[in-house]
Amino acid sequence: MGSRLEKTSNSVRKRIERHTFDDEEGDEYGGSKFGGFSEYFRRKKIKLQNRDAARRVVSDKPHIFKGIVVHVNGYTQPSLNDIHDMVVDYGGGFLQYLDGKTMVTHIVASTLTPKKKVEFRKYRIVKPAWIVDSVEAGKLLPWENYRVVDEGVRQNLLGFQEGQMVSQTNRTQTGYREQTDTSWYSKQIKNTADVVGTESGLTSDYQDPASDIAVDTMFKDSTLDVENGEPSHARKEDDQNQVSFNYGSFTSGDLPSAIEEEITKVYPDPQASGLDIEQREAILSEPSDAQDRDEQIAAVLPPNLVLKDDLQNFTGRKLTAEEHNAILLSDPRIWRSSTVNPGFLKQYYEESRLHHLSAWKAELKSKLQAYARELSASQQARRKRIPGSRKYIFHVDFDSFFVAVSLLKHPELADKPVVVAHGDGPGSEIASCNYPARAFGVKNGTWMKNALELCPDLKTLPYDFKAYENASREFYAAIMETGGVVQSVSVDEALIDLSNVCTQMHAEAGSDQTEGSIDREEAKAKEIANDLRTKIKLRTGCEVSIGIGGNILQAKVALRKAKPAGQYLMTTETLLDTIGSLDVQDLPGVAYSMGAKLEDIGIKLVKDIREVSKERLINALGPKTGEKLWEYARGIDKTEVGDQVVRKSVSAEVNWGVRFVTQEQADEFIRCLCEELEKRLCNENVKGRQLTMKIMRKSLDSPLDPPKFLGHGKCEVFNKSVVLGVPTTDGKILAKEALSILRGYGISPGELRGIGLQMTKLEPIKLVATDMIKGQRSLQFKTAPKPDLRTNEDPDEVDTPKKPAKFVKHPAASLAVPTDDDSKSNPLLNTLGTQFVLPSQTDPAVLAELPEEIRSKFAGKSGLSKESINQPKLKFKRGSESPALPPIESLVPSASQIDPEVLAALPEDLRAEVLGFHHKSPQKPIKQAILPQSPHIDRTIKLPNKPISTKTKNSSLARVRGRLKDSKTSLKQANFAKLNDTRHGKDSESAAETSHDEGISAEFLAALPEDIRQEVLDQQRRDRLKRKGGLEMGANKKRSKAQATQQQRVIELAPRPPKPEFTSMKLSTLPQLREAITDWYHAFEDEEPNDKDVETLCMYLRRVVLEEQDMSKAISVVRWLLWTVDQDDRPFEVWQKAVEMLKNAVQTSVKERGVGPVSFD
DNA sequence: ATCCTCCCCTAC
DNA sequence: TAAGGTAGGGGAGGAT
Ligand SMILES: Nc1ccn([C@H]2C[C@H](O)[C@@H](COP(=O)(O)OP(=O)(O)OP(=O)(O)O)O2)c(=O)n1
Ligand SMILES: [Mg+2]
Repeated sequence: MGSRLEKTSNSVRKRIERHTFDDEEGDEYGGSKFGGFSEYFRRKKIKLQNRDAARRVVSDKPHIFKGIVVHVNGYTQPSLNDIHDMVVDYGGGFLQYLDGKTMVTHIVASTLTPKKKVEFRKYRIVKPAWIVDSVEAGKLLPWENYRVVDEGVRQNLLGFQEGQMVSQTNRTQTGYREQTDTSWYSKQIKNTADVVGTESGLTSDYQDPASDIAVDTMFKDSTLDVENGEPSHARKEDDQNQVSFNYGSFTSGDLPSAIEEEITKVYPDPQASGLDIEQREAILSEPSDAQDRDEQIAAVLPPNLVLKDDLQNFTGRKLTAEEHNAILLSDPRIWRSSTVNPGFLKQYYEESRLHHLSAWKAELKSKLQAYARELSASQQARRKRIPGSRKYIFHVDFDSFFVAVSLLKHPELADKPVVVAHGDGPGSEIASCNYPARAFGVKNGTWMKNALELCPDLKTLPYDFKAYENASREFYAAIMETGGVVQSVSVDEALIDLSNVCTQMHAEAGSDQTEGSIDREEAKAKEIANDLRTKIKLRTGCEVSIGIGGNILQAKVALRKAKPAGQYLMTTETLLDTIGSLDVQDLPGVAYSMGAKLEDIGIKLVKDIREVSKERLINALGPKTGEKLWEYARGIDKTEVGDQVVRKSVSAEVNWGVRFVTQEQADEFIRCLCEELEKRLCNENVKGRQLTMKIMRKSLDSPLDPPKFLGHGKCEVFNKSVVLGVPTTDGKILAKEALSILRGYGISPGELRGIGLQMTKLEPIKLVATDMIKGQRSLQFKTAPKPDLRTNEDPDEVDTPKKPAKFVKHPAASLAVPTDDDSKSNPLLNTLGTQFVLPSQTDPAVLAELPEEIRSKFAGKSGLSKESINQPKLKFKRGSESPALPPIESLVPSASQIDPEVLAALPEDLRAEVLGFHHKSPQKPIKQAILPQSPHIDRTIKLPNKPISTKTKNSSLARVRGRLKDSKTSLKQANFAKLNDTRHGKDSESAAETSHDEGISAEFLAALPEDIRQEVLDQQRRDRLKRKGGLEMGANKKRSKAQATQQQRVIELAPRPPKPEFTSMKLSTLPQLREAITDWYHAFEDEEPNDKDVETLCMYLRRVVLEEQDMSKAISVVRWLLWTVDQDDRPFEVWQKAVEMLKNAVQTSVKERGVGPVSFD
């Protein structure tokens, strides 16, 4: 460290941090929720610092970074781009994403957060100054001097993180999920409680958990202990949390079995831990009967153990997530609000504003599109515009919609700061705030706590969804009456293309397109707008504003100026100035993340975009985005109002109120969600062929009670998709798949925080002829029949698959758990119980023999010779066979050692392939294509649904290599087409003809200032050339020199020698297995196996356990692994930990089958 | 090149 | 207390 630059950056960073927490980053919406806290950081830093310091050297540099591959994490002092340039210029490699495979030699990060610590623990994490200083020194400086140690979050971690394994957290660059709560809500905490904030980096002098625990404490205080009148409980628990943090998610796995047994006593039977449906309903229907209810609820908790500390004292440890939830849910009000309530979904969706918004939007879209379709069917081609004529697009939008409507019933508050929210509690989200409230800085989406700080006098009104619907109905009715082409944007917002109406009067007036005609058109437009506003105001009592422009973008920008309660017509004269002085984030599609990227390249205002070449934009943002922004900056937007689009997905998700005690509760909830999804599919008249499940699991370092009441808090998100053999709507089938997926992750039910299900690859359902009615002129909030049913002949019998057979055919079936109740196991053991997802019926006698058997086997070949250690690494052939890939979420030290995201990404096909199933025929009856699945077993025996390509089994290495090769995908300069091309060779008039429906109109071009116009024309010419040239020249030739160099370098970068792939090993016998692992393991030489490697091993082990059902082999492997740890003098911490976890997992799995604990000693 | 999958991001 | 949903655009990387 110590470079000037770095010092600067430090101080800058600190300033930023201080700044951050003191004031801005005002609301959840922009600041954390969607943008992500790190984005915020990044842009702040970048702003203040000089890219200049990291000025890029262009000429031929020494390859000082040869062999180095860096990944930049979070927002860094020299920006990501600059670091990238430097590294690449000086011969290093750059990896855009970290995917758990180790290609990266170093991670560059300025700031660290707790979260990713685990994830990056085995990387070398260095400060950006390492790069900068090395470049300045002209040689590679020792990275050790640049460890991210003295700043950022956890120094003390380094104490036990020696060698090359520096374990830290960085800010990830993306994803609100991670950042949302961490960043965001620690800030909240700091403000409300006398607790030190987390992310400021100031944090605890201890380690991550400490600060999180502080957070935990606070919320416990508010949600539990305060109510209990036992504030001390939380403290105790927190302390314990702190102590035990490092064991993260393996909790019970780490427990001595004695304790586990104790726990088992506490929860003798998971069934007993939850109320059955009837009980719940009883509670629901008779909330007043406290006596009954309490009795029933008592069933949730062990007798005499109602308080948290009781349970803690009893068990002598911190509570599990399940226990925590059990206590939480023992409050009937909370129980009712959470997902364990059978009536949850209905209630939730009734109250969720975001759900309403989405539902309304979909409905409106559907109706309007149906209407448009009908219209164009009857009177064809009426939408043709006169070539070269001006366009008039209206963007109409209610002012503070929810508040405005809700205020109708509280007119006395109209000029006070008012918001609409569910309540006044700190975590209540403000759906809408009126303009007086905005004056205080309140925004839509702000949490109440923050809003109240900004404006203590804030008045809160309740939602009135029905009224919003009615207002919207009137709104759209009025809009339809304008006679324009209408496109719904949302319930309170629509686009109208009134070009025809506005220009039509030319004919009548008998004039052509002269100066005067423009005035008349604009006058007409203003008049229409005025009428429309008046009409809507009359009909709804609420104000709308209208922006008018020559395209959608302009209309939107105009709308900004129009608000509130006004209208604004954007003229070509004012356009560029107006739009140019906007912040980039005011452009549609640009929010926090894009804004940060733009700031990276020095762009803050829209006009700044004009200073940057399109190539640079495309380079930084991607082809589409780059081009779009380039155009936006010049007022160009080719999108047309009223384009027809086909729905591509149907989904349902819930990320609030998700709290489970038992697996069965979670399963039941998922079944409900599947039912809901089925309804939605049917409403849309579609079937889906692919199901994607989204699972949010509490982050390991996040408190059991997040800041928001029943919110999801900071989470890990897993997505997994399954392609079904046959499209379906059947909720039962979906449930089966979903449960299967969930089970595969082995997530402890108490840690679930969100569940989502999405169907894609939609196909229309054959419609009965009578269903094809539509086209009411007035838009009712009532579902319209489905659009196009383009064929789908089909034997429809596959449609609704019969109930699955009760039996399973796969060999493994005999091992399956007989019932469909997979909550038989103790909930507290669930984490582990699902790890290996073993049938519980395995012959105990056999298992009992295991230890000995192992011993003998193991004894036979015990140990490794040094020779074998030094053996040349095996090259495992890729593509021969893939291992089973059951998610091993809980098997592994979870996030701490294995990147769950990677797991989530593993295609299920692989698993099937390994099992030896090969896809037969996709059109197989579903009964065969999708086996009935009992919760525990079926997952591993499911038939593949589609052909499995060998490509799928790409190895981690292949992926990394491919990525390097591919990186910088070229400027696939646009397929946008002919319009620009054609236009140019011709005179503007004919050009306009060809471009009337998509391109930049000649009229518009002509109106641009000369310099801008020239620029547009030049760019079009360049695009054209590029496209043409692309066919003849290599892609590189089209690139700027710097870019070409970059790419070249990246391509040239030689990846480290490949590691053998454990995944492709065949190991039917124990010696083979051991040997394979040996080779694999020792291929690492001085480098510790990384998460991915360990994961691979875990998967293999799982396979042994799950599929081969060979516990003895598994145990043997574990014993051997332990031995390697013992023998190996290399300080492989990750490895050690992983082995430890594996041991626990195997142990649990064995025990789960009724066999006593296994000794590995 | 072009496709597909798996995300992230954005909007309301 | 509180109701943090949902669809589509598009980028990165890999397969074809
Ligand atoms: N984070 C958000 C954003 C919006 N909405 C809802 C409430 C808003 O009233 C409605 C319309 O959103 P707008 O973006 O149009 O915001 P408003 O209409 O409230 O204000 P304005 O349009 O005047 O900016 O959508 C919400 O629930 N949550
Ligand atoms: Mg509005």
